[in-house]
Amino acid sequence: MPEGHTIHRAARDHLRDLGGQRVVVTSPQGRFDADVLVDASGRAHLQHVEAYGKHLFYVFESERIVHVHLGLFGKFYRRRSPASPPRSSTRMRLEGEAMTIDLVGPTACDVVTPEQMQAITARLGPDPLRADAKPRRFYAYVARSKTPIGAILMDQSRICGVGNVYRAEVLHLLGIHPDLPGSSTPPATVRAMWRLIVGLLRRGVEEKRIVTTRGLVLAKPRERVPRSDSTHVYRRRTCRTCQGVVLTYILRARAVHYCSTCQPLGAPSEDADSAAALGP
DNA sequence: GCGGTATGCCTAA
DNA sequence: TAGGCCTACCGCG
Repeated sequence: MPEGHTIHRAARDHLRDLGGQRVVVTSPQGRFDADVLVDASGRAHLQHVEAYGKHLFYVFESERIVHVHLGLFGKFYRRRSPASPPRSSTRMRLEGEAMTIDLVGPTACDVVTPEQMQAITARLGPDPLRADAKPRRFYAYVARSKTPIGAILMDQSRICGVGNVYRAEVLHLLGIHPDLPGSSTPPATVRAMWRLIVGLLRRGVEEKRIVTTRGLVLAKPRERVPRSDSTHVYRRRTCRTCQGVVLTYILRARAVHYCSTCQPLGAPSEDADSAAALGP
């Protein structure tokens, strides 16, 4: 489920698994040129792994960086080393001492320079999962934009890491219609929205999946929230909150799901206390 | 085996 | 705005 939480979790896991090691880098599928990276033994020294929104960066020595974007279909598979042979669609395999990471189906998997990495992150809005995020950039844009808030949340240059599932769920939890213009969204609500996104994404990182229900209390270890119960409106026929009909329409080429009862069109009240209370 | 579908995003018009 | 691209899975015949 590649929204921002997936990428940050991968960064954490892969750094732990492979950081500081001389990793064997290959492309079983052949569509990634690992030769640029590795020495004569087929290895490269992995120094750091960093996530920024939905982008992942593997920083190797000599300033060589592998940039990965999962797109819609990309997936990581984590296995103990020595791992069984990779499936033929494996774009990149990173083989460490104890763990092996396989990457399948990404939109992007390329070697970039530090300058190119900088150019990629410069295009992105603040990332709610990063300590260095500056939400004021997001607040300021929303306040002056007539763009529907439902479209702003999907615009990676305004806030990065939020995808279609979190978009639908965040708007639902705040009782906001996706078509509400940014500038009509009360500033206190926008700040509550940021806090809510931070909480939901962090929870997603911990649970390795998107769960926006159960009062946002972290599920106990091994406790699985059933898939049908993990969201309020996203890809549901009825609203989990009020049992009303969930409506779907296409906004900027992506399907939005919302509850017409819980999320009426019109600015919510200035009082953001109720919204803020939703924050974890 | 085929078609539809999905958590994304880029490009051409 | 439409189309293309990346892959796995599921339901259907």
